Amino acid sequence: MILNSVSVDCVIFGFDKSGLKVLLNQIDQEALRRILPRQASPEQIKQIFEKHPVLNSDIYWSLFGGHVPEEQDLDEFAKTLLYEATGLENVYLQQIGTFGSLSRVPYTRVITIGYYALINPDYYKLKQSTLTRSLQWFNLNELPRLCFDHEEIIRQALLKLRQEVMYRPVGFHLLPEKFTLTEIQSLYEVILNKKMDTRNFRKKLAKMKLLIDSGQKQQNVAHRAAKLYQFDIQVYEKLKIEGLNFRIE
Amino acid sequence: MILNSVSVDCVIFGFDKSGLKVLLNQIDQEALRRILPRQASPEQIKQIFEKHPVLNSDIYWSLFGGHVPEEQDLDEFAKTLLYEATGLENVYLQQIGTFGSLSRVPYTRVITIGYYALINPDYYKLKQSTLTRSLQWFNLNELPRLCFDHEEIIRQALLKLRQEVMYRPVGFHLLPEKFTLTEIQSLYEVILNKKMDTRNFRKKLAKMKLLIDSGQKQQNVAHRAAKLYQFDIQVYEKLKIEGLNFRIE
DNA sequence: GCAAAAGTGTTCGTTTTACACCCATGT
DNA sequence: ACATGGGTGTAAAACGAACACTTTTGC
Repeated sequence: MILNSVSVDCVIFGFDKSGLKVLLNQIDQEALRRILPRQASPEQIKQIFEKHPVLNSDIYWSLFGGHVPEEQDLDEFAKTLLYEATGLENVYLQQIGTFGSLSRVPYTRVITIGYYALINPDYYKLKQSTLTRSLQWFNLNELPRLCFDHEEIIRQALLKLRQEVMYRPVGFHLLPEKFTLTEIQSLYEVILNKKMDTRNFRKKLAKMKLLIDSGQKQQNVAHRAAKLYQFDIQVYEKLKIEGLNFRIE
Repeated sequence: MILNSVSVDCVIFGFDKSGLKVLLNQIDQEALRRILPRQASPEQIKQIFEKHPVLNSDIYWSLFGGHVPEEQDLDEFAKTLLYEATGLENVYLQQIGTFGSLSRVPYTRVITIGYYALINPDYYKLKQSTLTRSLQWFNLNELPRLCFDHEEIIRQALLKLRQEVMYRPVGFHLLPEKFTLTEIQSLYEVILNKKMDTRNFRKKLAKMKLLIDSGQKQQNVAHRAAKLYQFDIQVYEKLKIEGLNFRIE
């Protein structure tokens, strides 16, 4: 049994040099019909399609979501969804908030709980889910047409991520295991949408003592190779609880 | 029609010199029966009571909550609940998060969206709701027995309030229209559970330019009367968006 | 006059900001 | 040798923390 009036939607964030991205799911009309209320008659479905032009265009996209099973914890279900969409486990996952406006889904009443996930680019090679026709990363500035209020959910997810990243060391989940200082800086710049001073940024990082020098360097770059760092899990756990005692801004 | 599997619960915070409080609702077993699933048989209800000893004690308490009507926006419904419980409108109300563990309510599956409200003590004279047998303010350190996971919801509400109060000027909603600097300081001390230095605290406040001197003073106090301040709504709106550019800590 | 809380400045160490040049690597 | 990004220090200003005494009022 599923709870017809409750769904979960996951905003999956990724990061690379071209910026911050979200992973979206292209749905065709058939998939949409599966999302829409099972009690709807063909006539009602026809009306829904007519009233909502986005549903008639050939290509549109959605977050990864689904109705909550009656016999599964909410947070568990969010993890399950993420696993089905990406094949990944142990991903950083946070609740954004709950979206419950009457008109957010046409015709039927569905309250959705939004989550966001941060994906390490080492794992970009995602398994293709059986549930989804096609997966694609979109730059946050170039989102395609999205169904329902999914654009709003992404906007809220980004606001939440911004808050989070300033006070807790979570941004690191978007980086590969070993990364350069320039990569972190660029991550913060993209998320906070703000240029920062390299020397001052590095001083702040150094004070945190969160990073350890892996001893390795970049390979095959057409310039001086940067050192690769990892983060210190003990310090990470401490900072996750205490918060960063300074703001990165 | 209501959504059987979705409820809202409101944590109502108040503040006076004795500290931070929550408004709770005493429920008797009859009221509880109304909360429990309508589809439950008398035999099942008997089992629920046996398994959950708290339900058998004469006195226990709950947050203000209810199942979401199918035809009402979630946020609207939270406001309605608050109005029914307190008679107040235009109260500061924020979503805390959604609680969806399988076992949070015995026997039936209910996901609840938590909200917290900040009440100005000028309005403590609450109208008695028809729905509630009795209302009472409880100090946060002396909470009574609470049903379901309501204690956890209150704990989360407090954490959220702490976050909020450090970076946004929302704490003021807990104060009367005109208040003294000592009252604000004591508000921050109670919420953050931390003593602060009066001179340094006042310097920070002054820098914000959020307060305006009302020209009035306390009356009938057995010591030097303190100035009463109000807050400047224009500056408040600005700070609510930008955040406090410093942390009160 | 005394009890109780209001109100107020300075010093010192730390943090933040602004700013420019040399270094290592691949082509 | 040049293009590309990597890496580093200093000085001035702002901020945060610690700290104690005088003022006003009611009794």
